[in-house]
Amino acid sequence: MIANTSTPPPTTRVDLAERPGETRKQREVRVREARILSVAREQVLEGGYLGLNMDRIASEIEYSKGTIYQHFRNKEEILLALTNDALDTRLRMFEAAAGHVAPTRVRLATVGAAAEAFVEQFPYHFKVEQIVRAASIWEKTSPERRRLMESCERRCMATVVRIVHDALAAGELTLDDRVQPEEVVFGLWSIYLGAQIIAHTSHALNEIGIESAVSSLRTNQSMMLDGYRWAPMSDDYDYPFHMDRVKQQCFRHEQFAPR
Amino acid sequence: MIANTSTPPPTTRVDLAERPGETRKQREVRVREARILSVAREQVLEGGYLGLNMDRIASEIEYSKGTIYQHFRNKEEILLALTNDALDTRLRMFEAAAGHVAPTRVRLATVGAAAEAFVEQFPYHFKVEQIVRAASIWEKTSPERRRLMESCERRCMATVVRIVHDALAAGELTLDDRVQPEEVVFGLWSIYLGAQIIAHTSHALNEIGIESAVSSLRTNQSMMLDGYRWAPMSDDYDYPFHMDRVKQQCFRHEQFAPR
DNA sequence: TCAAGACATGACGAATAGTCAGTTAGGAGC
DNA sequence: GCTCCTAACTGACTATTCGTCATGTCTTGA
Repeated sequence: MIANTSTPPPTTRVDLAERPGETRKQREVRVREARILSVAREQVLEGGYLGLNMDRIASEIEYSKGTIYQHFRNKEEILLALTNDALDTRLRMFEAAAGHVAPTRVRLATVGAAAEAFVEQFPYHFKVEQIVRAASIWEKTSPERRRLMESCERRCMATVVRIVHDALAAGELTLDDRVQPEEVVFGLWSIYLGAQIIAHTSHALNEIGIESAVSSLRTNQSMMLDGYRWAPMSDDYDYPFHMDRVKQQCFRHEQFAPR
Repeated sequence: MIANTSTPPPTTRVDLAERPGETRKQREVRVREARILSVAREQVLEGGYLGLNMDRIASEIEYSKGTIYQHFRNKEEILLALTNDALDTRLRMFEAAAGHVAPTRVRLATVGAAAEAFVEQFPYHFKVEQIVRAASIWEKTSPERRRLMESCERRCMATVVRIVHDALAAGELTLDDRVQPEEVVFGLWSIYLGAQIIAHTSHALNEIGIESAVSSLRTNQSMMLDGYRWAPMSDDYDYPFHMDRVKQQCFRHEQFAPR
């Protein structure tokens, strides 16, 4: 961030439209930051962490390297900014999904559809998130950005936890005393994350015997919720059909794209 | 690999014990390779991909850098060798687990215990695997090592697929026509991988509301298998107790350590 | 003992992250 | 329209580190 232009906290959601009461300078800064991230995202998508090259970013946005370092303290900050964009995008998709009026398990399936749509529409987001999780880049980044990321993660979790609570209240789900609502969400999170990572990183998935990772994921997730006896059970409701429809109707457009 | 000493294919399982019919030279090479990997593993554990430093490896094993490059074509090959060790270790643990004589779902729980023991005993293995999955290092590595890795993954999968087939044969599990045995394994793999990644990379897990990731993972995995109606159901068998016992009795010692 | 090949060495080239002294541009004051 | 001033921009430079290769050293067999 430029030090003396009193920018808002480092969210990287940058709106390119004019903003009232903003100097030309401030707008330039905002737009340039967006361009840096846009170029960076492409590079990461192509070549991962090593593909992200400060000199190349500089030449592509036609500013000098020093200018980039006025926006981001180092390479890792750029990665974390990209990750924050990703998490923010997903959070908005989840919140839109969770707001649908339907039985709790159907709402949950809608969130599942959002999760599917997220990786399909924004594969670079997913990839960046993986890189940040694996590489030891946390130490080099600013606490503000880290906190932003954690808060995003917590809110994402909370969105789903709320559905579990609603299900308990509605009597559509009953939990053993020893099992917390958060643990159910942990299970869903695990299975989605794991399946998507395998699908993206395991070479020759169909050699292993998996034709469609998405459909397998749906089956397994359904089996888990059936195990919890969350009504309506998968025999009584066509969740795959619902998910396909929701994905087409609500998550089709790029309305959730970060910029 | 040293080019002209006709070493076996590049498995990195190096046994330090004397081998019959081996020249002193060959043994030196073998031992040195093991030391390189051992030092490398520590560095990766400390600082991830960026923590792995060829010069530092050289100084620590007290050989020159050029010598390291006679063993491994580049940095990525070292990482992949470490990953192969990891996968190999896990495979041996899985095969030991799957061989136990018990009802199929209990055998599966034993494999689950092996998976838990693996990450607990060899956290560096797990970390290295994550790094290799996330970073784009595949292009730089030799096809032999990649094939070795894929074969390890396939055999790991096959070990569990076999249990599903046995369950079907024994009538302890019935699958819908549209669901393949491999898909069940994909579900288990997903949930374990996802949960372990979250547990290792999500800062402040208990802030999110998860006290014990292991116990939550067990619950969710059990719910999934209950959803499949794989007998004996979790109400009729104390799987957590079994897993704890197996972990203590069979996977306690470092008998599966790679070297 | 010596020749020849195998192996080890570390200085070097190349790539790239991050810095900073110097330059530029644009707004304020007159 | 001129001058001054400062924020912002620039790119040459340093530091780090991967990977190479010409050179040196050791081993082996005759």
